[in-house]
Amino acid sequence: MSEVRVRIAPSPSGYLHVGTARTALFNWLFAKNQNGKFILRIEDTDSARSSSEMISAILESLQWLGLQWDEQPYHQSARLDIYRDYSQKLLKDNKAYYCYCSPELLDKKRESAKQAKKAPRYDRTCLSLTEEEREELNKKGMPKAIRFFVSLGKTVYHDLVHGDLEREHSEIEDFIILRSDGVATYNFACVVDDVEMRISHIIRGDDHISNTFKQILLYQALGIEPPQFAHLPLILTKNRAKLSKRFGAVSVTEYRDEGYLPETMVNFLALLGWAPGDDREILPKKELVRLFSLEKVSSANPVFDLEKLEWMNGEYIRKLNKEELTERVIPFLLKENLISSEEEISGKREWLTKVVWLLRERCHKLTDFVHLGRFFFTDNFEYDAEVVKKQFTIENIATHLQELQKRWGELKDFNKENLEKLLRDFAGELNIKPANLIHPVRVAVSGLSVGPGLFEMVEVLGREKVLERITRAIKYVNRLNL
RNA sequence: GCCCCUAUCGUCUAGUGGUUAGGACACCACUCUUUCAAGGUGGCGGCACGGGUUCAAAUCCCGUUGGGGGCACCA
Repeated sequence: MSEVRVRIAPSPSGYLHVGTARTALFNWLFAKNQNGKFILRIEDTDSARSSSEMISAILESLQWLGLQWDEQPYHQSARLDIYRDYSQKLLKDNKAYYCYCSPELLDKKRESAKQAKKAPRYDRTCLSLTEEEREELNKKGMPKAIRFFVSLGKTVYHDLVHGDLEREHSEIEDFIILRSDGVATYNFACVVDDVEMRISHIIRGDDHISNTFKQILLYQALGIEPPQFAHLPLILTKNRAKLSKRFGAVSVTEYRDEGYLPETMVNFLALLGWAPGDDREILPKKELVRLFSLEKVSSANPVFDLEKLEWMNGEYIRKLNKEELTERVIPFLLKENLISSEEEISGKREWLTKVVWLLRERCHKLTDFVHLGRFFFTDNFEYDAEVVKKQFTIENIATHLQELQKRWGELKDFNKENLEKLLRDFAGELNIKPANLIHPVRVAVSGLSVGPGLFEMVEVLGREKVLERITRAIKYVNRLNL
């Protein structure tokens, strides 16, 4: 059996879309599973809509996901001559012909066909041009495109996801393969490249099913056996609409910036339209590679479920060890200016690790560490209004805080065991529930009603900060009572 | 308008003629507990509809409906 070669062919008109990312992943998984090659091809023939910034952003996203491509990336913009050569061959073999119709005229015809509720197909005006007529038009310098001649018949192919698919050629118009500016159109460049790059399996979105028939006709016209095709159903939003900006994040970079881990994205995307067959869902990349097969790809459109993605990210966050997790949280703290520079971190590394570890069970995204853990890094936080109402209005709370502050201040070892024992003893003396001290102190030191266990939190925060913050809270309570 | 794809809990899915239709997310309850999480236990909830084929249909066939995609000198 010949070598498995697949490709991902993004067009650099935007960031890497999650849909494209999933297609890339399925290609990559298939390649790895089959011991094949994963090729990257940039489809930038539309120079107006392509940019080099987007190209590097896309490469970066693919690498972030760990979808490393084999061989050098190919750029279609550098291969325009190849497409022209191929188009000449089709012309010579009478499989294609020059078309002098202007885009404006074609638009008009399409429009009136639509009005007449008829299928908008090219009327083959230029197919019947005589040699002399063509000479005449050429002499006048009329721009000409090249159209592929679609013969009568029917094309059938076996899709690896959808099974046998067929299409009448009467449904396909003579499509343009080379624009009048000499640049190949998508369908043509795609086929030429897939031929040249010896692509064995084309795995792409469902939206290309109708292109597949055109492309198979091109393969046949070139006398080349077409590759295998597998079309993946498109990802939808929860309203079963196309994944668009309105839905929220659509590019991989946005998920990265929100604090999703690449391993989460890979696992989650893999499960969108594919399942291993058993009940496992948390699957490391290695397992995905081992288990992946196109036969198991579902043929119906999956919905992108953000809640499940969050859950899964939490699972992956909790899989990381102290050091790894801290490493990943640091960029987010830096971005929010909660820690200053790499140098300063290195001194605080041990403390930082403790903070991260305290928060980790409550975090689903790396950005959660910033929001839930803010008070560890700065005094600049407000008390949650609702909680103030409840906790700072407890009877004699200012007095209690004062006494607790005094006792905690005199503690020899400021550790969680001592802190807890002291607080509970004090509550006993006062004959109140420990919770009636614990919660107000929580608000005092963090401003929040939620968070890690109070005593470990206070220990990590340190004596100085804690006493300071209790003072601040007492003042606040006294002001409340005025 | 024409062509194509598609249909199991709200969502992701397992299931390939005979299952009490399984799992996960979400949701609810209970539990643990200083809060919130995390964890544990339990629960709610599904074969779109109508015809066939068959002893037997979620599973095969046809239609309807719903959803998605495509019909460019975009990719």
